[in-house]
Amino acid sequence: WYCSQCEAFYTEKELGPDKSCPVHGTPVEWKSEENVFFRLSKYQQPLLDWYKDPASVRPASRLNEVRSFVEAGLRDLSVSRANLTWGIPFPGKQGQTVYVWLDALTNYISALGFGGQESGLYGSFWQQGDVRLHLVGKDILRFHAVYWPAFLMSAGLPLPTSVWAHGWWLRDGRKMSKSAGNVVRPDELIERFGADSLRYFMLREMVFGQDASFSDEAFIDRYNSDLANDLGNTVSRLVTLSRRAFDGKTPPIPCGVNLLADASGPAVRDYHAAMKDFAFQRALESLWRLLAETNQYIVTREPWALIKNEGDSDKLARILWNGLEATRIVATGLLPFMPEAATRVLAAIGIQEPPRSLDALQWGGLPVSVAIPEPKPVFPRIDKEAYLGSAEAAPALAAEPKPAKKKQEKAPQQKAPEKEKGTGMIAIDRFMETELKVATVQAAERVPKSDKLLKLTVDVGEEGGPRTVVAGIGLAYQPEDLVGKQVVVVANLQPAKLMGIESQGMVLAASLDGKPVLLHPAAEVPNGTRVR
RNA sequence: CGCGGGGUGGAGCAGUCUGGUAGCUCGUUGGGCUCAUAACCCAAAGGUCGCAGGUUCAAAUCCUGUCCCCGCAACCA
Repeated sequence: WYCSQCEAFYTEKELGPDKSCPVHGTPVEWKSEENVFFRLSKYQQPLLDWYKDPASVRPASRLNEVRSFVEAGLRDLSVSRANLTWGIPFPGKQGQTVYVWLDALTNYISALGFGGQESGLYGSFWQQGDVRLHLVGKDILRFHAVYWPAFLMSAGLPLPTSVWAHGWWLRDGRKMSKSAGNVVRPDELIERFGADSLRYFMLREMVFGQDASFSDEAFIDRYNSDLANDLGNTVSRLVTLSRRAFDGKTPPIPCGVNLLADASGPAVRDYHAAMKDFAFQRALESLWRLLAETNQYIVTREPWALIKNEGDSDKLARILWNGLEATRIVATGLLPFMPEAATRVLAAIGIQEPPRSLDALQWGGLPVSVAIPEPKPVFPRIDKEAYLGSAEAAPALAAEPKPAKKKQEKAPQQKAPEKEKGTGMIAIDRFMETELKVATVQAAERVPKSDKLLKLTVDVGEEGGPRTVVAGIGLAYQPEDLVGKQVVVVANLQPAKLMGIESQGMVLAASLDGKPVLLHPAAEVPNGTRVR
């Protein structure tokens, strides 16, 4: 069955009532067209064999999902459309156009020059590459973990070494959507706090592979405690001490054997292991452990007391060098996460050129007696109260109705409809465009398989007879309680299909935290009475 | 039987695949320090790991059942 508006085919099961399009509600037509099919069914077993490699699809929960999809049986896949005017013509098939996923996925290798002029890229990155990794959102996993490997098998080409599906960012625990008005605008956060701050938050807060939740409060807390307090402040105190004791330079004596050097070994090991496992959260944790040990080290050694008592002694030099060196290792490990901020940290401790390789995580890289600039906060603290308190100051954060910092009680997603610019007022004639009328409910029933939709038959006093109105009030009202009641309906609303039923109007109700409370006239009036 | 995610100290979350002293961040309380961005350090309080059975020497983890929450399908017209 084909809907010309969707330009898509549907199976019998997907159709709405009376053979209508599930999207548009319009009649569909039976159309048969010749398409090219990919014999996906043939690759069921080979795919299942591939999934025996735990690295094939990750994380494991996604592998299970994909496996059970394949085990349920694979149907051959239509990979062309007839009579499409745009797209890539199917080679050798007159009138057929390649359908999206086949050519889209193939981009992974055709972009490397596969099948074209020898550029060498395909050979080195795919054919002989050690790693052929796809990082994809969980919503397009099936295409990458089922269809794409099957295509490759069919072509006799190497499969991906791994397909990694990551999760979604939720907003305050809910899915972001424009209509709910809870979208986070990254550009404004970036402008205010820098891209690196946001990068850090996202990689630190999310368990890679699972969904995670963004909230303003969490972002600010992370920023202040991790970036400002731990990282920025540690750099700041060490640089100040070193400048004071050694004439504006890094300490003159390096040190190979000490507490911090011992601590850096395991931290770097954990870091590497976590990175290999795409556990970015844990990689950052291990760096922060080293940072915490650095602060402990500073406190126990009391370098500020040494400055007072002994001046620039060797002991002092080693202590400060160690602290700075540990910081250097942390900053180096941060380069993949926060390229810009990590570079600034390195510059602050006397390293102008950030290293190109993680070999620099080895203990001992800090140069001695090089000039270091006066410290400026790399991450200035955010005044949380002020930031959350003023909606103006927080344009990036689709603000809660109240500047409530506590538990935002789940405000229903009702946002004020478009206001006129400025005052938010509309002229009377604008209101009069809406035809509100009193009507009596003659019949009411639940819409099958729907939680909250009720199908109402209402008499609006019209000659054409009663209308059908679908209302989303099924959670608050029982159908039998509505029959005989008078309600207010919007009579000149464009009809719409809901669950396959045409709704010819809208019943007015107050919306209290998402719960509807119907409006009734205070006294019985004739059906069709205008409300104004 | 539509599909999926989740329920772990006050808050937010790891840990569950591969069973073995329940961990992290924030917050709270008390103390310390003064180099540093009201920061940093030490200590403490706080958990029957949703519930009920089962397997096991041993269960947050494995099995069975059950309750609750949240997305999507598929909907406030």
